[in-house]
Amino acid sequence: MRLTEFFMPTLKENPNEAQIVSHRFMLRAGMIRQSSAGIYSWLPLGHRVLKKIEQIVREEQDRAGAQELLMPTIQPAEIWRESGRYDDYGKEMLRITDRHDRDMLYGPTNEELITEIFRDSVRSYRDLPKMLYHIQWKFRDEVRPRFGIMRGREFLMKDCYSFDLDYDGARRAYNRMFVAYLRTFQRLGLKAIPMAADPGPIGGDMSHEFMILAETGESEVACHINLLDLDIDLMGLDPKGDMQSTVDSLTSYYAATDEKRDPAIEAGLGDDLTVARGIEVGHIFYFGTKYSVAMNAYVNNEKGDKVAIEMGSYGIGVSRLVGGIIEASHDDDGIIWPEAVAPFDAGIINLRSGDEKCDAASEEIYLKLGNAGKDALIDDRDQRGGVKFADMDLIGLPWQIIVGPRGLENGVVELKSRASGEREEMSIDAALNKLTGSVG
RNA sequence: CGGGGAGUGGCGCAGUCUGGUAGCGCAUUCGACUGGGGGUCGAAAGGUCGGAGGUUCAAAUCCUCUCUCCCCGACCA
Repeated sequence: MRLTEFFMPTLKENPNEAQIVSHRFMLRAGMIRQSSAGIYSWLPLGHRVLKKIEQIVREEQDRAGAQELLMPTIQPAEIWRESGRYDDYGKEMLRITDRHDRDMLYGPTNEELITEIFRDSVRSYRDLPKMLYHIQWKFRDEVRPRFGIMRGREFLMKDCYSFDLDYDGARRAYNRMFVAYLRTFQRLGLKAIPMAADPGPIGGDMSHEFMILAETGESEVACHINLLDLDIDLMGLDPKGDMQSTVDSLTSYYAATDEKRDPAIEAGLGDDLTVARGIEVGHIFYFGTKYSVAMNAYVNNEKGDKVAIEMGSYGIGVSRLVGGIIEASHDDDGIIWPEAVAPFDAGIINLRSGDEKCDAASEEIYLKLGNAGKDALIDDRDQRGGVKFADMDLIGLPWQIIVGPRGLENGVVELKSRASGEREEMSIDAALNKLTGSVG
């Protein structure tokens, strides 16, 4: 992509409404624009990141054995009356009336809808287990949206639902998602810590929130320091296994969100305790037969008995992750994208657009990177170096290739790592080689 | 929903107390010079001062109502 053609309206100054880092950088880098409180448009740069995160989440869901479907954003009130949540949900639910005066709503979550779909089609234990997920926009009419995309009213979420015949099956599904989440966050370049969360009315130990630690986190969390550097080989695990030992080893350490913290345990941990602020990026929980009973979702088991389906739900805040990653990875100059989610693999800074040699060298690098399957953004604007450096640092691409007349005289360009700030002079071929793993 | 703050060119702000017909920086357009970390000079374009009503010879400025946004708290993926 050429910057002269790309729609990326960057801002030099901090917009007044943005207080936290991720919000400021997302606005300044031209990733998003606010439409109204808690509702945003995703501009091309932000949209690229969102899609990359979404794709990684999707791949790990598929790998865990879940199947993707897509449910609508608008739901009928009817099914929510059936589950009893229509009145419970309160003002956070955006209620709509259609032209026939039928009560509708913009879905804040999808338990009712998925349960309806499932119960209407499944009668036998032979159809279980199943895991179904979708990645869809949700709406919760928060009283006070804040932190930009991190706590908007409209947000993109992956939610998965598991259907099992019995508790053991539900536990297996839970474990699989538990591990899938760890893998997902690992691939996103994040350290997400699973923490015991409030399981709600069902009780038990099957409710975890996945938190990334950042100063701007919304709540205070605590965990054993070993969890901070735990290195488990998730990639080698059999995705179809029960994973109980992996989950056990991870949950053996103390880790608790705000409402689950235990002062007695924490006192006993002494120096092994870390207290920090956390951003919730995922939440998994088992809720048993809460919805299946309320909404009449039963199957016949092998003996012909009618049993309520055991369910669990598993959410990842996809749009929130964009902000979360920035909170966890930035410096004073801007964003520092992990390679897996960066909107482009590399940025090429042509320090003298219009200069024959600089243009030729920049174009060569751009084309060869493209041929090697690398997505590059080339700054071909007629701007001064300082402007280009600042914008490139702001948008945080992992690598910068700096092409200037001074270097070209000696046959070199500079390769800069955004994360470390290190710059190295080398030939064009060497730079290409380093970025693509083969000689351009 | 309680408490606080703010709406003035695209962005950041001054002007409001003490009414006199709108200004600064950045960005934008054109020209020239410049060229390795947000340049210089010259010219230009762009605002019914959130909206409605009122007071007044005269309102960004005073009064009333209203909308929106931000921050703290309660609440939440």
